[in-house]
Amino acid sequence: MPKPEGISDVEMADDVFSALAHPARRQILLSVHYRGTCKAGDIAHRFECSWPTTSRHLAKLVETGLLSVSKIGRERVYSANSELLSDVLRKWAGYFD
Amino acid sequence: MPKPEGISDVEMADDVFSALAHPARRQILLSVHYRGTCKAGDIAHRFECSWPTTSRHLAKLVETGLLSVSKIGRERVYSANSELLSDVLRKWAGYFD
DNA sequence: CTAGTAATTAGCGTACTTGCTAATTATCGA
DNA sequence: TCGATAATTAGCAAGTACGCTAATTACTAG
Repeated sequence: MPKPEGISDVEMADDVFSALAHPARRQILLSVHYRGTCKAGDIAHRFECSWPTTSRHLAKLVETGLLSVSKIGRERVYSANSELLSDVLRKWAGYFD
Repeated sequence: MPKPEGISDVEMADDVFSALAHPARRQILLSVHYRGTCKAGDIAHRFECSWPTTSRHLAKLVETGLLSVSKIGRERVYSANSELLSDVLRKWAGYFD
């Protein structure tokens, strides 16, 4: 269920566009979306930057609501809330029609 | 003519999403788009932050290609390249369908 | 030419972001 | 229980972003 309650559109835009501002986070989002779900390690190994750095990017994406995470054993499985993201992007695209 | 030659999609995304990351710049873009064109002074007076700060935001938006500017006398008239922006946003929205 | 207006550029301080390595937490397997 | 593995958190250094005021550029008008 994307779009948490009590978050205004303005705050949502701020969070989402801040999250998208970093190329690594855009790539992570694409990667998770296309793979369906993804373990933190899979993501970390696929990227050039260190695992802790990736971990922080993941945390930010979860905070923003663009990723969800569930803990399975000692692994964290991430999945993309793609609908939220595409809704926000299309809504903003619509402002400029 | 939005989308300058020789700029890859990746660079374009970087520029556009960086530009959109700041709330003042999103507001400026909306404001100019809805008004059609806008003088720098009109924009500066409408916002809370100082004119030089707004000026710097405008410069960044021009650099990114999201705004165009033409000099008329001592005034600068800005207009929005809205199609470029909505194209990029919709393209990215499409990646997450 | 001079005073005034439109706007940008210069320069500076603060705050945030992002990268790293080292340390820590939590879990699995033998 | 002990060692290895998955992942995050802590802490720090470097770079970038953004706000301001002061100075500068460029043009208009008298």
